[in-house]
Amino acid sequence: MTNTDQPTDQAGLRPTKQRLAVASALAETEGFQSAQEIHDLLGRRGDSVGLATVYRTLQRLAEAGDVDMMRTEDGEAIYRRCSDSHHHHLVCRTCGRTVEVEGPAVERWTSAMAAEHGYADVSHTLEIFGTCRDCQ
Amino acid sequence: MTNTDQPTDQAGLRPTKQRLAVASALAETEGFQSAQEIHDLLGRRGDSVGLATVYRTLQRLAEAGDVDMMRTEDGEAIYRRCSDSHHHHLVCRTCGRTVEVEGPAVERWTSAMAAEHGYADVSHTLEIFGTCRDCQ
DNA sequence: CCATGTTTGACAACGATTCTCATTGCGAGT
DNA sequence: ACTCGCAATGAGAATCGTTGTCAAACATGG
Repeated sequence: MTNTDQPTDQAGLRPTKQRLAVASALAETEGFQSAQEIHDLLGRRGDSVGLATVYRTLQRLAEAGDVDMMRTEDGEAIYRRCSDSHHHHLVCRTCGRTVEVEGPAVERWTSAMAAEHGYADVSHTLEIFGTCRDCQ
Repeated sequence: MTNTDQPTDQAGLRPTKQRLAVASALAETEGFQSAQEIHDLLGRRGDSVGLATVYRTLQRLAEAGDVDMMRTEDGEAIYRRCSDSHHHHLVCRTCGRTVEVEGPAVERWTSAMAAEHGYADVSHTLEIFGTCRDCQ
């Protein structure tokens, strides 16, 4: 348990060909992609990487905070390169339209609440559901 | 579209024994439960209902807006009856210990945020994860 | 160049959810 | 009350994303 020396890109992992391939797939895409999509993309491109390896790598990167992971409506995990600020989703119950919102107040409140009860290493999820203008 | 005769509980569906059982399981529980938990609960209680039926019923209720559905961190779908009391959960990642917390500030913030984007009929879910004092 | 602990990949195992389809039962019409 | 049609059910198979297994391929420090 000696590390946290390797800072950015490769959360202290060996820079293997496969990991670099996954990283580059993430780097060259804007939005969220599923593990399988990344696996397919790499295969198509020639840098074939085992599916299990893609999953493992994405997990590591997510743990290390190098990528954001969220879930589609049907439970599939999707990833995108991080660095983006933490935000929440405002989702329309009817058409699914989503707006990303941020709120320092909420971040502060959750931390305070956790601290008050002695919880450390806090994270949270917040989803807001409503009916958007067009669906009312 | 003639209805609202069958008011609340049963979104216009036939009030079968099974659907009533699922509805009651939701009614008597505060928080979120997975389909399987509901299935188990009903089984234990004697009102055995097929697992597929539990899934189907929950889907219908969710579509009808009678229950809220969200996803756990590992992608499992969990449900709770709609318009639940306004409290949130502070969950220990390690031992699972849960504290219920309330926050008018958050309620206000989510409403404001929704209003700002033109969303009506707002609800939200907030879960805080951390490591509790005993598990640190 | 060698030893050693990592990482990989093919495939099996898993768990949640959905599908299939024969059977059941609600409820409208007579 | 009796019957008929169609929605609803349940048991198990089928899907699908994801994780586990384990021997073989590797990277890195000595």
